Amino acid sequence: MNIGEIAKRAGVSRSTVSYALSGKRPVSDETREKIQRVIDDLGYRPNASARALANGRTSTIGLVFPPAGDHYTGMQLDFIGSVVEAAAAYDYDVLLSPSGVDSDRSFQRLLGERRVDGAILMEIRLQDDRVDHLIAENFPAVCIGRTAQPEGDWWVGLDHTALAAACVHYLADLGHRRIAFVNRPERLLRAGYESAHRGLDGFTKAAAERGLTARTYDCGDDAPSGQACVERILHDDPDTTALVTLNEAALGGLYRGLAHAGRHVPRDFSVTGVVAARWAETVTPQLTAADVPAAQMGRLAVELLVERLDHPDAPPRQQLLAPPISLRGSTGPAYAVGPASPGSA
Amino acid sequence: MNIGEIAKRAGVSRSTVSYALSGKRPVSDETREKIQRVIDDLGYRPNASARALANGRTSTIGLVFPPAGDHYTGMQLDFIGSVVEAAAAYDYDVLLSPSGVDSDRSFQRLLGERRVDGAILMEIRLQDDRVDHLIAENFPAVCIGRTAQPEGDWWVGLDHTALAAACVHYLADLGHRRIAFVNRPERLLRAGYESAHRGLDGFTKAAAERGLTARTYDCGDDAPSGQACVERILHDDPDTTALVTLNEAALGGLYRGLAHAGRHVPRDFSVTGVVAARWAETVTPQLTAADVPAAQMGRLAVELLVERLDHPDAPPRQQLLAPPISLRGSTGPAYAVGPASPGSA
DNA sequence: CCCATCACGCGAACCGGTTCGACGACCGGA
DNA sequence: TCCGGTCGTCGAACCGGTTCGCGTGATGGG
Repeated sequence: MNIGEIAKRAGVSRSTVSYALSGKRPVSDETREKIQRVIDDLGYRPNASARALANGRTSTIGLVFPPAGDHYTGMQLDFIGSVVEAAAAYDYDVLLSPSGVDSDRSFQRLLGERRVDGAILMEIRLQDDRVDHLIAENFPAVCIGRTAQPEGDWWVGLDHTALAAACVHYLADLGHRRIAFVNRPERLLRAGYESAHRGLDGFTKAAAERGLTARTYDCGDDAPSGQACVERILHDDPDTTALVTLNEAALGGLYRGLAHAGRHVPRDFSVTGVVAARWAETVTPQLTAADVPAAQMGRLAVELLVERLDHPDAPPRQQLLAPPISLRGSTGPAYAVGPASPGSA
Repeated sequence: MNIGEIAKRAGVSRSTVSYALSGKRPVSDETREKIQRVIDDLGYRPNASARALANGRTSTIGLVFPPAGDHYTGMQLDFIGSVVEAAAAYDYDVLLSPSGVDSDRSFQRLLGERRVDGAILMEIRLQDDRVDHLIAENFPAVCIGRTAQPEGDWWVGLDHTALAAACVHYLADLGHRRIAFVNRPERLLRAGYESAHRGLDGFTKAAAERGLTARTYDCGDDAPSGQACVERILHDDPDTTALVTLNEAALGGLYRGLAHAGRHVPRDFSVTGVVAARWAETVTPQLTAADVPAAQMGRLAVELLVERLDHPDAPPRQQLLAPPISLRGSTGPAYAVGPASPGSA
């Protein structure tokens, strides 16, 4: 069922069939209809590999996701879903590539073997050899997140620094003086994950600026780790009255840890952070948080990539998002707790 | 940077390079090393489209996911992740296809245009035209889930009937007499989703068998819907003492609804169901549930598909899983509550 | 009436691999 | 010395599209 077969049955040449389909050259109404009838009869569809070979475009974009491998967070699901849908709207397929265990290998598959026209990278690190590599090759790619030197690159990112700082200021305004930061796992921090680093920076600086007592913690991407993390926090400083987190997978565990410690949210303890709305709403009380607009970011990334593919020489474009904090029920004014606090301020 | 270039620089013919790479015909050590050196120098990788065109295999499998479009649940993420990783182990890439808005179109893209060698389907319906279509075409596919007549097909599935029944029996053994079932959204039920239907069946039959008073509810795939659903349940029958759910996205909302109604889990009210462990652990108290082994199912689906691809005439294989109920903290013995109960039994 | 123009369609080359048949060199045995 | 068989390599055809240059018949203006 190839184009030659169609041509034969329609009594025309292969090239005429091709032109009738692509419209790149005029074809008389009569022949076009004749061809179309044959195509409809046989249910013909042009072979994607042959087309890709001939015109050098695969109509596929690669989605390179976490070197994390073991654990996926809900945010990533939203990214994937929105990227796939946005890509479909532009007639692109999405090829998933785990840069997991053997990141080079799958990278070579995507780029070296020309399986994709362009790529979207998730889970960016401040120093990211994947990004360096792509820039060096001038390969059309868009990052979800940005490296330490993001100037000349294409990306859509979240201003984690500002968002974490906003959370701190919000808590400080409520009167909290002793707060904690619950970050992603140490492994990711060591690897240089940008959200973990920029969030930590924003938190630390804002806390210093407001003269708060602040501690920072790493926490595994799961509920039990979150619970354990709260135990550490309250052990290290029982007077802590609030926490900020980027770790949505640990959120349920954080709440459980607080409940077990007898801290009522938000009466005794406030929780906030940077989390996708869907997940902020699963906990009780619902989390006051800067909502990660994951779906929007995925869509934007595709739009940028399509622009880059259509205009290979276009100047780099970026989108830095900083969603506002959505007020829900997990934060409240700080009250003096325990014997140590009255003396402060 | 194509095979001809390599051949020229190594001073051999294109076919010799091809054989040196594939090993399908003997090549002298000397020539092979010479070729390999050139390849390493230039960083050559064979073009995937050309190769696919020539040998008819794309080394790509399609992952067809939900017509749900708007909402993704955590389970799906686990499926996707495990499928991608398992596929990578067999040297397959994964092409994501949203059978969302326009299921036919993307289906045609995958199969008609020969973008993939085989496919894995998620979110199966009891009557599923996608599956019928694939079977009719004898296209190599494996379903995660099964249709109403699954005999001759390839699939890995979860025994939702048995699992939902096991939850009912477990609750009945604890003394619960009035229970509710929280299903997926009505839209999915109407569409014929197998998990929703088989789960509902198992629940209903087991409840009848045990002589329980049982009500069933549809519930949106999000926390607010879960909360509203609990309100409906307690409004319809305030003496309800337990619920069974398949709806992991609503889980957090179910807990919130119970908390707002003043029901303490598990003292006043037991909750159980069929939910992936990761999500069962995010709520407090952690959910006693049959853990959906999503990662295992994804892996199995890939293994079955690879077998089917390697042996086109192999007889269909299936895997029906029925994980045991993991005891956590969300269930307990039933006590007489409210004025209406004492008369029962 | 003749030639320039145009619309339409054809054939061939090409994209970059794989694979098959053939061929020359070299070997050992008769 | 000649012959048969292996081993290693080559050239050509093929996979199924796209695209370029050209030919042809119809059309119309001078």
